[in-house]
Amino acid sequence: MTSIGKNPALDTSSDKTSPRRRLPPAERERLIVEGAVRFFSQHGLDGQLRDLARELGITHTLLYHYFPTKQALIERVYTDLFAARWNTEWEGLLDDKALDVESKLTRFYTEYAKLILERDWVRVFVFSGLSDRYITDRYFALLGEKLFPRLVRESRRYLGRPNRGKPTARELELIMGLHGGIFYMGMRRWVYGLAPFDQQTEPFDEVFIHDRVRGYLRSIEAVIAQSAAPKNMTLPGLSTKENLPWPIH
Amino acid sequence: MTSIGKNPALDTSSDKTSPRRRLPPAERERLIVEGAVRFFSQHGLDGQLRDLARELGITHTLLYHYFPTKQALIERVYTDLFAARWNTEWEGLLDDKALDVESKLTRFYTEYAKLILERDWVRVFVFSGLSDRYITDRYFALLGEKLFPRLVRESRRYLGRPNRGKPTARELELIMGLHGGIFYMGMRRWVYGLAPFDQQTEPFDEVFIHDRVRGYLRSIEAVIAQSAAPKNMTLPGLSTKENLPWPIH
DNA sequence: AAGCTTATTGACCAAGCGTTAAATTAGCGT
DNA sequence: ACGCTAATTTAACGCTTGGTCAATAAGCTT
Repeated sequence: MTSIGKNPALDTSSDKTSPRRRLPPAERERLIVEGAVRFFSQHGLDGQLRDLARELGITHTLLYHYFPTKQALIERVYTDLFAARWNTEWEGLLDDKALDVESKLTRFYTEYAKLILERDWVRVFVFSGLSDRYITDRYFALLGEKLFPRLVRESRRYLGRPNRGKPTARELELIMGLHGGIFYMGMRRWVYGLAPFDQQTEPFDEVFIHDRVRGYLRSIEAVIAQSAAPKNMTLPGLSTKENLPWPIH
Repeated sequence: MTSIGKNPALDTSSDKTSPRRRLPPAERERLIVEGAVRFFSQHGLDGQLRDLARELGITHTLLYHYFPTKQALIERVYTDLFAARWNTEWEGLLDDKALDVESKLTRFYTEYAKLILERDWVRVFVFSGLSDRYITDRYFALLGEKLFPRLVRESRRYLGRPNRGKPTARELELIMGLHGGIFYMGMRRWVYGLAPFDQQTEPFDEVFIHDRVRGYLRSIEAVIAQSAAPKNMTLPGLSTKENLPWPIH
């Protein structure tokens, strides 16, 4: 069909004796962005453009032909990695009144984990958190709007309680325990390098996700439903109801 | 007593009109290391020595008078932040047969959290994980030897089971859910900046730790004791018993 | 008050950075 | 086969970096 078919330079990084290869701009741009995602997730957003170009088999000045500045390239990486990857169908799944809580939470986090336990996703996310938080701020704003309120509602439904009033600091802490515990699986793999596994296999185990969800539901039964908390618990800083870490509607 | 008493340059960073201040070497070295911990935890281990020196109110060449190379300074930071901060008394606490499991786990993690939820600790730890893992590898080796086997044993004791055989992947996953959930509190505060609180107040709430421990114990009751797992669960990669993420004795 | 040790600094270097501009040349239409 | 467009490279600039070294001066001893 197109000229790509007979283009000999489709292998991402071929022999170094390869002379100047002239690719259609869309194709080259795609290669650059894909390479940049891998590269920045490996070396952080401070990685050097000359190194990225070397991995791509091009000169670093060619990058400036496609992206006017380094920041523009990073913005593009952000967009491709994090924008439009929140599946709105998940909201429908969590809102489905016909499903029991344990099933829907397990199904959601099983799907969600496929996204957030990905190597590039985890590392770029943490890199961003450590630097300017450009990604993480926007992303937690998204979760605070789309996800956490639904988790609060479903948790209350599971306990047979009405979904009334702002979530307490305790409810949020327990939810973050579930969410963080799952994200921590990605941290162990892609930041600490503790869980070596073949990249070809499924990057996580659904059984573990199910265990986490069940464990969470038993947790809130034990902690919130039975309400066995000491009376005069102090809630400094984080816990002041006026100063919640994310907006709740 | 010493000359420090009348030394006018004890305030960490005073007016910029200050001329050359001549400090006793031990004092200057202490200031440098303390400043380096703060600086590297903020800007990462790739932070520029000139910026660090500016924060310290000295020139960057003076750093080379105390540390022959940048890596030597980083090594010193590693040592001060992570070495000899594991309290061996914690092992005795976890081994105490007179204490019930819930109490000892809560007491341990309450103490432990004071260490690992510290700002500099969390950030340098994650920075290291993202780069060369120099710290994290050594630290998880420590935990795999001193902590995790004890958590496995206490968890089995809680369930009334004998402490026999290697921990299963499932047991370890649940333990990492507890451990990661607590560490995630530090991530939220010091990486994502989601939990603003006054640095003067206690950096965490013991009640939340207690909730996490209780939740974990209810989790393993629900997941392991009742053994409600599907029969043909697959354990790819991470879960192969020969390839555990840390050594277990 | 003088002298001396050494903590501290200013000037400097080679390498590497992001970025710009001009020179090449690959591969298409004709 | 030819020529032209533009994808790609070569060359270069200004700036910053980690690191070196000789010059300076702070504060102790006498």
